[in-house]
Amino acid sequence: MKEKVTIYDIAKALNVTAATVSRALNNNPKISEATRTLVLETAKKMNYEQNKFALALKSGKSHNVGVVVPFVNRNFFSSIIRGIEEELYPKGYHVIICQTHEDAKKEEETIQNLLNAQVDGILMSVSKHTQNLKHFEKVLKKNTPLVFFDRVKPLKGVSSVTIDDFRGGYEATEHLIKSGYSKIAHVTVDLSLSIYERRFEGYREALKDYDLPYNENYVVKAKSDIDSGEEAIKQLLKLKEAPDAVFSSSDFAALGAIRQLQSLGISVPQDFGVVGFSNEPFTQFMELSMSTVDQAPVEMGKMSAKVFLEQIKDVKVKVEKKVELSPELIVRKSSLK
Amino acid sequence: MKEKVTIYDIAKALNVTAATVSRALNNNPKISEATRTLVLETAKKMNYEQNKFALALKSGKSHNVGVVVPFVNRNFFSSIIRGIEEELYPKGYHVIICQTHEDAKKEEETIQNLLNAQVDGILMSVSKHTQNLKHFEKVLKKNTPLVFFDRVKPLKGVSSVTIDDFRGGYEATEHLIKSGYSKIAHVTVDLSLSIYERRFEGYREALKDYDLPYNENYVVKAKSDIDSGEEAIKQLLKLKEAPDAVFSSSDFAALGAIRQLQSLGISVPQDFGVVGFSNEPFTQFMELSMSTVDQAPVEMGKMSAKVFLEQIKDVKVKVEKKVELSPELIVRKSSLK
DNA sequence: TTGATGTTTGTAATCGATTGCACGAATCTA
DNA sequence: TAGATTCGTGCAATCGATTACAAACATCAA
Repeated sequence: MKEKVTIYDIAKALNVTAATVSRALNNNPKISEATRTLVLETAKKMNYEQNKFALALKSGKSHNVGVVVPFVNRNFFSSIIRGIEEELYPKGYHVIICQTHEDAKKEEETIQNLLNAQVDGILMSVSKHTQNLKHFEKVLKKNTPLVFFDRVKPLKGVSSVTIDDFRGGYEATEHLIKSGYSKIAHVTVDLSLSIYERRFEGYREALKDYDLPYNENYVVKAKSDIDSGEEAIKQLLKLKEAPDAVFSSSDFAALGAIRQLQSLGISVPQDFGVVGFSNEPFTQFMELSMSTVDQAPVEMGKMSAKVFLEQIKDVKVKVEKKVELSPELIVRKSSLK
Repeated sequence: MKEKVTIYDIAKALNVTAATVSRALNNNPKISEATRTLVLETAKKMNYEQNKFALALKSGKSHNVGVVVPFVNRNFFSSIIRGIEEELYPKGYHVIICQTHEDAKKEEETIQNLLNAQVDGILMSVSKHTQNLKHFEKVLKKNTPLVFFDRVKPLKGVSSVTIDDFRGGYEATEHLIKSGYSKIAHVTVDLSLSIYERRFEGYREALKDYDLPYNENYVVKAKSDIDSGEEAIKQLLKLKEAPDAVFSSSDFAALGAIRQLQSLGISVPQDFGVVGFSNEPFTQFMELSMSTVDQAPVEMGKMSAKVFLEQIKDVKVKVEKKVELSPELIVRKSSLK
């Protein structure tokens, strides 16, 4: 029925040029008030809608940003996405979602794809297995703003938004100490990711500050899932001097730990304290609610978006901004003797 | 450093026309094999990348689809998004995410916005408060494929992907009956949304099929949260003849119910059976794991994407496809006497 | 040799919006 | 009143890729 209305149609209807219409629509100061209002009125009357493709072609800007995460249906990441969307939508940007499935190759491919789609920026959390950083350099070479959130890689010219994982690890451990536990173990995940390493460092620092010995055997590497947490606890309990508490860098592993402890008749938190990390929704829904560290993911998403918006402002000034948000220790039942 | 390479640059380098280059790149059959390979090689050598904006302007297709949900960080929706992304990404489509916050106005605005952005299709779940359907008609008038998932509105020309909520409600109730409960209540959410109404109908049908009386007082309206579930159970227990089981259309309300029951010393599942709906992740992580109905959200997302792809294929044939997936009853501890 | 057919490439318009430059008219200054 | 400014608008190029149509050339049959 209705064909698309262009500025040429409006121009024809008013006996002016498309240029005039364009200027009127863009509030160009060198247009008379009279024609401006006239154009605006007829534009409304004719149901004019700006063709974004033409604009994009001319300006080179798509008003889209790419967001790359391992999986979108992980609470942490979907909450970050929520924050990004809420911050960027009012500014006229759309958020394009991509998943890497923790696959380095897919990550490279995705980045290339987003560059092809000429997004105005890329916000992302790197995959676990990303080693090669060439694809990021492509992004920088194209002058496309790049912002890492949570999982970062050291790279000049890239801004990042993280939480203070060191402090998170420190506070979790400190809380266990103050709660009366003294032989505190640590379940870590993947030390090649800096977030887990920093949590580990926080753990060690807390031990040191409270004059507790650091015991290498108390540190177990696991995956971020329940089974792996169960295994980790089994291993820890086999030690001659078994620990009486654990700070886990993963909520899922912590859950596995709790389950295993309970099935062995060890009562949590009386005989064994547990603190997780991430504040996954399930941690508060358990009967024995789990203490954990909240990462403020929505806030992190919003902050990432803000950093992107700043970078977009002055393209010449390449600011490399490093924002570090504060984690929040959430004390629940699993660590309260 | 590197300016953008266009087909004109390639053309100049080879002393041919941009038209020839374009045809070669697009595998147009009316080009000689020799020049085709030549063009492809130099294109690679010069690092040519197609400008999607120009293509979009010419073709009117953006290769973007809009996905609109109430919130992205709700497991059900983020899993659907995951499915959509996984299905569409290999086909060269990008997924644009928008949230409505369950706000009808924001939904209208968002739809308009996506149309402006000239997405090739819109996949969505309507907000709770959507009554007016005008904005959807705009979409149809523009011939943009529209696919509803889960929460649908009756609208000619719109495809939909849902699960068989009736069957879900039926099976949940039937399971409670077969487990030995006989006075089964129902906590519903918002009967203006068809999904909840159908679950309610399934509940009634199961009662009828098993010759159990339908008691109006056994049906309580709640919101989809814990507090509301607690309230609902309190109300039910006040009845002269209190129920001994409940099928809740919401996992969250079911959790509230369980908590309230336990705090009153009523043991689940011995004295009271509970079945939820949605298979939220936390339901399996509780010590007293919750029986629930799985909605296969990732599958739903993939199916929605497939329906969209079919619609895109022949634009002339306006197929209105209604796909109904099967829910899966998941029996856990909360309903096993 | 002629004309028909087929293959390959070029020409130029098109998709809409933006913008530097130029031109005419109106206003101001001296 | 002549000349300088200012203001509003039009002209035309531009952003890259696609494609209908035309043109050039080669090939083949009669």
